[in-house]
Amino acid sequence: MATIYDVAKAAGVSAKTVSRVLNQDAPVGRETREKVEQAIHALGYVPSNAARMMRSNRSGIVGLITGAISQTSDNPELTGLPDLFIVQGIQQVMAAQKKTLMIADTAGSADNIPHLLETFRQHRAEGIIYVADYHKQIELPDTAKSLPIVLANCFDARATPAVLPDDKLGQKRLVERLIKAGHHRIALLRLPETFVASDLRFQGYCDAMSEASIPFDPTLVPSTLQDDDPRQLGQLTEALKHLLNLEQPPTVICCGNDKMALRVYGILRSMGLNIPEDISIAGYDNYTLIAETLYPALTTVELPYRDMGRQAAELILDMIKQADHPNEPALMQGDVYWRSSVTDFFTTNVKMFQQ
Amino acid sequence: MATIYDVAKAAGVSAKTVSRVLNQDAPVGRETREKVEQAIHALGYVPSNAARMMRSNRSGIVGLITGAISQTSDNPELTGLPDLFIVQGIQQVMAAQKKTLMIADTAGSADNIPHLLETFRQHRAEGIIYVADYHKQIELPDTAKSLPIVLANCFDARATPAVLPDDKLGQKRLVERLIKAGHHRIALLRLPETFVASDLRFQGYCDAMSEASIPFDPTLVPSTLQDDDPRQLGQLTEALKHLLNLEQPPTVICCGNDKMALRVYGILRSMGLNIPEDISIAGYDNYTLIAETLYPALTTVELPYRDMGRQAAELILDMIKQADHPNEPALMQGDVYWRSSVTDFFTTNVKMFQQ
DNA sequence: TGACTTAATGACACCGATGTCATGACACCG
DNA sequence: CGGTGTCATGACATCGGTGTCATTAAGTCA
Repeated sequence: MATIYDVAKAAGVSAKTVSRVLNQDAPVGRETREKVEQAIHALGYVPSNAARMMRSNRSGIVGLITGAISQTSDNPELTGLPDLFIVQGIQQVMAAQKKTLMIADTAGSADNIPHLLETFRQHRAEGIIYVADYHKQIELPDTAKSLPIVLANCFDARATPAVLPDDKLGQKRLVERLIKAGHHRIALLRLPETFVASDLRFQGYCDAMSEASIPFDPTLVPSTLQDDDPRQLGQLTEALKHLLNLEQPPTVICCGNDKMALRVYGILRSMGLNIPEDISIAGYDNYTLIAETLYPALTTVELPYRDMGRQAAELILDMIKQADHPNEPALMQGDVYWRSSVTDFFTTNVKMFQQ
Repeated sequence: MATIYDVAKAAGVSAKTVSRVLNQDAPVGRETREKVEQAIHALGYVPSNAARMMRSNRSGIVGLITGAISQTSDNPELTGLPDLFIVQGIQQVMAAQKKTLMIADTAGSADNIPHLLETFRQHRAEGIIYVADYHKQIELPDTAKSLPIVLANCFDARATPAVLPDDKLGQKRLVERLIKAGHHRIALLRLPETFVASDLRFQGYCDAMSEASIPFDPTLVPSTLQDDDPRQLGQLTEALKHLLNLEQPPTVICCGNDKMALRVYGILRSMGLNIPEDISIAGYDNYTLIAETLYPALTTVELPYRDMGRQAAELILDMIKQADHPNEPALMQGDVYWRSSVTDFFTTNVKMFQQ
């Protein structure tokens, strides 16, 4: 590999002059510049990041810890990898800022984190972003405190700067939209209680209902499911039967996430029910592979992963520049995606007149 | 940040001795070693990778180029991100070999690749793996030739070492298994012809049929679909109607991938058909989020992404060690996952007797 | 017991960039 | 015409490790 000295010799100038051409930090004569540029091109010279870094003590590297890549069967409930959109958002910002992103993976075990942090320190990473696979509380090892760090899709007890999805607001907006479409009997199939999002979304549901002056009916919110996969199909079937047999059954069922909605589609159809003619279904996550491919397409709420990634990236860059950091987690809003799995009574009526 | 000299001073030894303790490349007295280790711990010293790399000229970095992270709507047909499992496989091998993986993303545009290569060169990456989002032919810029490079899930015209899924064998095995389960009228809904896998799988289908002495019936393989999303639903419906209205309709339909199978579930059910009682469905990819969540669960063929990643990683490490490289792409086999979306006539009969 | 190996350690140069400072050639200004 | 400022360039030290070589003390063998 050619060095700056090789280039200097080939161009008949000093190394420092080559450096100046590369960094454009001091005037260089036109003729000289051209000679140097030719030599660089001829030798295929690329400056060594290592040598640069040594001198400047600035690595331009931001570390990213994730379980996303290796997340497999850790929690079968949510194995969808959509959280990689967070990484995408981060990547976008980093590329724009000419930072290098070094991605390390926990390989499914949090025990690896100290080792990953060690590697980042060796590379003199300037900051670290930790990305969780779903909204949860975590606890980082003490070793993590020496570097600026931002949590994405998770939070800890020490108020480490974090970027989170606004699950409460998202569910609230969805329910508001459902109400606006003429629904009053709105069921909610909650995620298992072990998920932080479960309670937040329940609160959002309650808020929307109470603001619309619809009294809370606990029979519309069956007890939460276990996160045990094989049993859940049976539990789901039970819960659905319960809802359908109510004296006033719901006109729409909000599912804990899109995957659950996919299951619900299957079960309801095996019962001979049509969606949305017999009952409407809504999901959560806007996991497009499911939501857009399902037939009919699924109304759902977006988890604003890309925005969260961008926000986390900007946050860590700020923290690197100035040791300043916010105390409150940033809550990111997701839009409601209205698709054909939910009947809009008003629109439907209009159509009836038209036909 | 503490340096090796700080540690040396604190321990009252020379820097070189500290280096020896770190690398264990020469004997160090027990007492001295302990002093040094204490000093390292007390100062929180972490050696600088940059300085190390400079001296040794070996970065330990392997570059990974992917569109996986930012792959969004480039090709809506296949937006599933499951190719990230390839990255996972690579990561596993690299972590075991203490190599650092530097992931860069094309952000959806191949134009960025030269720039990414430049960055890798700056970091003195020892080799590069290019991961494609689905089995396809690509063409790398000439700049790429100076470094060992391995293609995963793609190939080029220059016989660059590559690791590919064995689509032909996979489809063949699936069809063989279907035949073994008593199916003779086997339909195939091909992927759009623009996909390499479309033709390979068709060949696998033909091979299995001919080896079982079942004559090829072109009416069972409707013309391939366009990859234009909105129209496809209509095309799929057409194709399905065509198949169902045949004099001898198929007993099972092989879909181009699991996503197509998900669509087919929806369409067939809206026609009032039950799976698998009225007709069996098989997919391809073993995209578990769909295959295992669908009701009934989907019989499909695995795309051996993790294995491909591991293979690609081992290949690049070999190439880094010795400039040796294979000429033929490595074809990775995927297993058939037999689930309840396909009737096994023999098993079913047994059950009938049992009941 | 002298020659020779091995353990344990340090001094010093070097990897490849860049910051600092010095130098020479002009141009401009009063 | 001498002083001052800008342009263009190079010499040299430096960042933080490690390879090479030298040195001393202790142990081994013939």
